[in-house]
Amino acid sequence: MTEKIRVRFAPSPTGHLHIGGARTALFNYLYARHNNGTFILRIEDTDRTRSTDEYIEAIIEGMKWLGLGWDEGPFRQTDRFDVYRSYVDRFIKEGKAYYCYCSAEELDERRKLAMAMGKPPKYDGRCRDLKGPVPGVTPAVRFRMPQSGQTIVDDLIRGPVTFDNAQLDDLIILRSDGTPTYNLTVVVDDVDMKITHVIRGDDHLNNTPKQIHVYKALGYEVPKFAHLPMILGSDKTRLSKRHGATSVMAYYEMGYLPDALVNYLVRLGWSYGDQEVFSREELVKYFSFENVGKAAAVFNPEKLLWLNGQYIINSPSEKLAELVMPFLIREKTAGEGQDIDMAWLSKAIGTLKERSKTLVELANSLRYYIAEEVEYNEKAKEKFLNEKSRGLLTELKDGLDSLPGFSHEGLEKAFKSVVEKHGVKLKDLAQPVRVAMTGGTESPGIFEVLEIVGKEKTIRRLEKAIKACM
RNA sequence: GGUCCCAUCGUCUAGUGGCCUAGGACGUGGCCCUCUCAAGGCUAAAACACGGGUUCGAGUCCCGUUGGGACCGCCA
Repeated sequence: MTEKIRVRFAPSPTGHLHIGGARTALFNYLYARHNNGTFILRIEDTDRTRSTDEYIEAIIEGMKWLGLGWDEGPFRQTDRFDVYRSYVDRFIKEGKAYYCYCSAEELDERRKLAMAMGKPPKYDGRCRDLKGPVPGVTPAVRFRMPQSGQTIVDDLIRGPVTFDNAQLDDLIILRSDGTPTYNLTVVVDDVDMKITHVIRGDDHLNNTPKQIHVYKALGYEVPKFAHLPMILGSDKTRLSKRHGATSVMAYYEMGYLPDALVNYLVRLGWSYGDQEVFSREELVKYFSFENVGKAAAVFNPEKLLWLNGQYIINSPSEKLAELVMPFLIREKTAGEGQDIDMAWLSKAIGTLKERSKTLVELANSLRYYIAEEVEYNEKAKEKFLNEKSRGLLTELKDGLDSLPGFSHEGLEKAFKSVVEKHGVKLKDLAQPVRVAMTGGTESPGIFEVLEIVGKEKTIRRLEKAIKACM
């Protein structure tokens, strides 16, 4: 047996868990589960000016909602500053790092100048071989990169990628304020946490050769790397707010099911033949980097919406009844403390499942089942509640009134008798009734609607509709 | 600008040298089903970026061009 696989998701808490981060987390999760490995959550909060506890909570909330459970952590890098400091001291002693007295402003200026002159904006290494300290300046610490030779990143998705060491920049590993930077902490932590596979976004590929040298300086074996292709917006630029919702929890708010989002996200870059819909078990079973593509993918909200509809259709109505409750209240379909019979609600949802792409839609459609009265859509009212339908509705109402029960069968008979007597088609009666019952022209089968609304409310709504006929 | 990555329908993708007359899915159009709307079924339009090689044979391998993206921070 080879060593146990250990992977990590390492977000920085400078924002909510977004679509791209969630996909990275998902691939880490799937890889760990597939291999019976360990999935670690690590918060990279070394940038103290931008990291907040609120965002840490938000990221955790998003992970939990998506059902991406981790095995160790969450660890916070701010809890480990002394560890990083000791490695910096060691590097300096060993000559692997040095103090840099250049100010951020100077560096910035030189970088801009180099860019303007069409030169690579690389640190010029002027503090590399400084003999003594510069008085009155608190230095940062830079890591000494090799100046010649090549570094090969052997990527699980892209294969070997070669970089010339000559273009590697001496990284700052300790800021002048004494805090460590990402390029140091990420390596130290991956070593300390015995990470075997670093699975992250494509945007980190160019940093990888530099990090490899830090691993080597530490005297550790470098982990395996897998750089995932980016997720793009519709205009093929990096996904951002401009393209619509990017925060994972925004999809909760919009009534998406976590499993649908996960299913959508996994298919951005990964495939398994022609299969589109996967259970969590299938995902874990089938996941492999062999089937991960190299090209960036455009986020397509329409397909996500379709998938969500599929997940709603295939969810048990009882489960949907639980899930829809907060939306019922938010959409004011039901009152805060309103007592709703869950068995009845499940039955109602059963008729609406295949017509709802989100829980928000479902909650809104439920309105005509739950509310006391319905409001008519003006156009629908004009078209179907008229002189002609008044007679039909009146007759139907009488027929239903005298019905012993209110079963689907009885209802169908009552409708049939009216329809036959007047020599009209079922739709000539069904549509006016539909408007009377729901206020609009679209709904589940009319017999189902009546059955769920119940006799008493049905009669009342018919009476109101008859009065509205003109 | 430098470095690195990428390139099949509008979008997500199958394709690992002959099974490709390039398949599936979303979306779009049509038809069927039908009390409306959906769901479902059938169906249509829709792609190998371009140019060179290699090979008996190239979407698949190589090179170049073009196009897109990422990185080049005392951010991560």
